[in-house]
Amino acid sequence: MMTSTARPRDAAQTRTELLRAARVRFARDGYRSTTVRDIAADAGVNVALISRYFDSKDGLFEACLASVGEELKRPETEAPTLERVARSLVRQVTGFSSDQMLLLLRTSGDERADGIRRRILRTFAEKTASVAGWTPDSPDGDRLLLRAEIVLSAALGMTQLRSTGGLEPLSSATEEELVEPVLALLRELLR
Amino acid sequence: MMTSTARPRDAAQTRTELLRAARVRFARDGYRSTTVRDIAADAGVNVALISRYFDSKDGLFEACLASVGEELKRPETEAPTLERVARSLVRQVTGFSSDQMLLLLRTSGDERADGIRRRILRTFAEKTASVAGWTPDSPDGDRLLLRAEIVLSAALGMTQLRSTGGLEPLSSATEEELVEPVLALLRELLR
DNA sequence: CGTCTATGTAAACAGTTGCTGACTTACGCA
DNA sequence: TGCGTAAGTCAGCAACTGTTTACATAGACG
Repeated sequence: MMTSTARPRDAAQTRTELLRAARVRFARDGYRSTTVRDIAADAGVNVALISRYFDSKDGLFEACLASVGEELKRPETEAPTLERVARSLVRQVTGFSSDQMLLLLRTSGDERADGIRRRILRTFAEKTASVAGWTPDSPDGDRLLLRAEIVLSAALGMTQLRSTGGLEPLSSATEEELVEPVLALLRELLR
Repeated sequence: MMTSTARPRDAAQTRTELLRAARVRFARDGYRSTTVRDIAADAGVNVALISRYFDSKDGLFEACLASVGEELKRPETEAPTLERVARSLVRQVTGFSSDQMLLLLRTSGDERADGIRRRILRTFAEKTASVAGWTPDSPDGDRLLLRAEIVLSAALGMTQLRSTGGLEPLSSATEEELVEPVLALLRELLR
């Protein structure tokens, strides 16, 4: 007997489904705790297809990071102000796309994947620093960049503390409740 | 042939050695990536002794968290000021005891261990909030506690970003270089 | 319709992991 | 000195994990 909703064979769709399931698992449970069988089951797909489409578990992880990199690379539609950056950061922390944040903290031990991760973090930090006037060769640029990286640290830390849950009031705080203190933090560090 | 430095049999010493090795490994590599054989080798001890002294890998992890809890519970010798808290936080982030910070972000999936971890985080947050006048039943206490948890998030995030390395200038920043921005952060959020 | 290939499946393999049970050995004590 | 027990060793089991290999089949195309 076939399942009533047997998907037609579609390599692209299968690949996408695997990527989606992997991002969730890797973000939530980390690289080591996630098994390829978990991912395949979530995607409703046979395990062997991971090797076929991504070479290896490491390759799949790398693809996850790359996809995060793409999404984060989208250019801004509006001029970034402190308020907008704060709002955007808080959305990353609280939104369903907090997967992206968590993935940036995960490591597989693979050198290539870790290189990608570092590059994304660097870009993220530079983008954040730029609202305070940072440019690739501004004098005293390291001071601003350091502060931007501290802001990033806070965002990543908040995301992780929220994800493991149970630390109130942070874990249940809404977007609205977080914007105010985060904005205060940005004002202090990036002005 | 015996090794030239055969330690005399000493259960307490062996237990301590295992705990020390486990804290380093769990903090640096996470729970899942660490094998009991790794820990035993680091401690220069037979694997089976982990089961004997800590019941299981989970038991050992739990003991690691508990030991962190003990160390963090030591009462202050001086009245906590913003400056002292900043200095203390930065030392936790940069010092060799950054193990403690990282462990608070690690999870084994075990319910008991996770309960311990949560309790430590909560105590840490309350201690931080108290320098801003927070008490268990102060009016508007949640607002202060939330801000303290954001500070904690920043410290934890910084520790983790530094540990995976490669995000400059944060990764190579000295204690001195970090105190200034962290103090600024505290002033804004906890005053 | 027949065939050929991309897509998907199932089973198994080799390595790893946490844990255990039977064994040996050092050390305190009578 | 001899002995009992705590401390430590050793080999192996059973389950799990990433990956591969051989096989099945849907669907496009002549």
